[in-house]
Amino acid sequence: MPRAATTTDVFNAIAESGRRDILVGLANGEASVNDLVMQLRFTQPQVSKHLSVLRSVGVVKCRQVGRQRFYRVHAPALKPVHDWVSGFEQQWNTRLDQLDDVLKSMQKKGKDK
Amino acid sequence: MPRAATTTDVFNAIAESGRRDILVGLANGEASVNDLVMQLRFTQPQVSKHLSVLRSVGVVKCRQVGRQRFYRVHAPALKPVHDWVSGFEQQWNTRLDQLDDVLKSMQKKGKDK
DNA sequence: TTGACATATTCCCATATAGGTATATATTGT
DNA sequence: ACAATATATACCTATATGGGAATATGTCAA
Repeated sequence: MPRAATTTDVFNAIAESGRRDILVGLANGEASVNDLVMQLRFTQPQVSKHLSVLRSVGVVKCRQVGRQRFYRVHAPALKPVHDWVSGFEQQWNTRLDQLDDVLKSMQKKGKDK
Repeated sequence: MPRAATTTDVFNAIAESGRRDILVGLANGEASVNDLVMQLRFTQPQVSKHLSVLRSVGVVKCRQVGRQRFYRVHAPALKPVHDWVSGFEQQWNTRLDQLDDVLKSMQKKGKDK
């Protein structure tokens, strides 16, 4: 079996760095396909195809004005990723806290030096 | 060009749902390969191969005891995902706030009914 | 209608899978 | 040394890519 389709879910959709670049490019608001082409130095078909994948998992929405289409991020579609990875957030915070404790104890011991 | 290797970065590594299942299986602490095999109903080579991918991007670490290897999550490796997706968190919170506003205004108008 | 522009789609190809099965490696106990 | 256990790896196959180029679709303007 090959890898799951990029359109399977948002995890697969954002696995490709180019698509993440596009989402970052849209982070500040709407942009047309050509805006992204010029900003990201991808070819136009590349951008269109990436946007198609992102659209199929609902992470971007599109508004048509004349011949242009303005894409924007639909952030709620990214929430599953945030929720999933947040389940592990406590663990790295814990580690940081532990590091913090270590640093504090080192500072205390520093006085003995 | 095919898709980027699953070992390219943590985004690609966690794109596969089976690997996310494994990480969840390790969320509560260490587990041996066989523990995961029994817990997740994957075959042993499947688990080993997934763990190999996860190990190559540093999201799991491994401790050997006799013939067993106990794997654990190394959460800091997931931080890039958390950081990246958190850049969009404000946007869905904003939307939720807007929804909140809408709901409040609806409640006010409800009194007119 | 015709042409120009913006975007989407199609076709081709090389490649990295993920699953299945079999086997290799490593470690322990006898 | 030998068997048993735990895990990793090798091999195979089908398939979903992502890039490039060409083309199709859709829209406006004259």
